[in-house]
Amino acid sequence: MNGKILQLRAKSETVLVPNYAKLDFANCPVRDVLQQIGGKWATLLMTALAEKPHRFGALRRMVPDISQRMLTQTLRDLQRDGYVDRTVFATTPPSVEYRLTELGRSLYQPVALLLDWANANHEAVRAARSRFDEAAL
Amino acid sequence: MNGKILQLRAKSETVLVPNYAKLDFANCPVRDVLQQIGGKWATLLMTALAEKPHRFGALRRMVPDISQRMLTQTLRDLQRDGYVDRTVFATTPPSVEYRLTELGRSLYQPVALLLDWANANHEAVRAARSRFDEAAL
DNA sequence: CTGTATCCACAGCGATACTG
DNA sequence: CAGTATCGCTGTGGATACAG
Repeated sequence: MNGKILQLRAKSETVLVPNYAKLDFANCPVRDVLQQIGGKWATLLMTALAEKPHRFGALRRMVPDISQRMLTQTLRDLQRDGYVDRTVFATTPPSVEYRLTELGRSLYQPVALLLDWANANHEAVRAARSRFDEAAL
Repeated sequence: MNGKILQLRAKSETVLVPNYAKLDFANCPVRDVLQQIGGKWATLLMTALAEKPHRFGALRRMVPDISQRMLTQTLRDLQRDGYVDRTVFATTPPSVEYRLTELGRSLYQPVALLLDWANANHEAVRAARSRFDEAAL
């Protein structure tokens, strides 16, 4: 149990060093994953791709409120981490298909559970917030 | 399947409105949860508290590289969302105990699965990144 | 159709100092 | 011991314009 904590937090040695934040991030692989999940679009795109592969434009239509910039960037990040495969078809006009890799599909399993939890319990969270904010008066 | 997507993304009506970002966040409960997970300290503190309740100072020692400010703030956020209970003991000096609520414990289940995944697969992610960055030359 | 490049606003987080 | 207040940096994400 303690081991899990140690893996999540920064290395203890670096605590002695001033301005250690940048160094630590490189040493915490768990954050690499959580960072994506916490990002605004990553889980959403993974959900879309979990259904079936999609093209750039299709994803754009499925998530109409994402900017082109963030769609490209998020897909790049997912590809970089090995969650998504990008295939270019040299047609005219060119088309690009994105699909979940094996790694991506395996990551999506626990992620989906989390999404289910969020959907099931957001009412409770809302209520807790209201109570807290009420009491803070 | 489509329903899940719709719940995750912002409401479609607001797409028509300029500068709709702020409005949407209030309408997307799933993000409320993911936001915390993606935060730098929330999952770490939940992991610590999943073991057993702890006092402020104990948490500070368990996570030596967290600032006082972020420890307080993260605990407040967790408390606000109903994941954590805060109990003040009117001793001298005063002590405060934090413990996971039922809701917090239920959230921690899927979160723990995600952490396990991250621990198990961060090597693969690292490798994928290296390959990607290599190819980008 | 599928991107890149640039600029900018805001929120998250850290450092530091102060308080009941 | 357990916070609060203030400041400043940095990273994330949005708007817009341009390109192969």
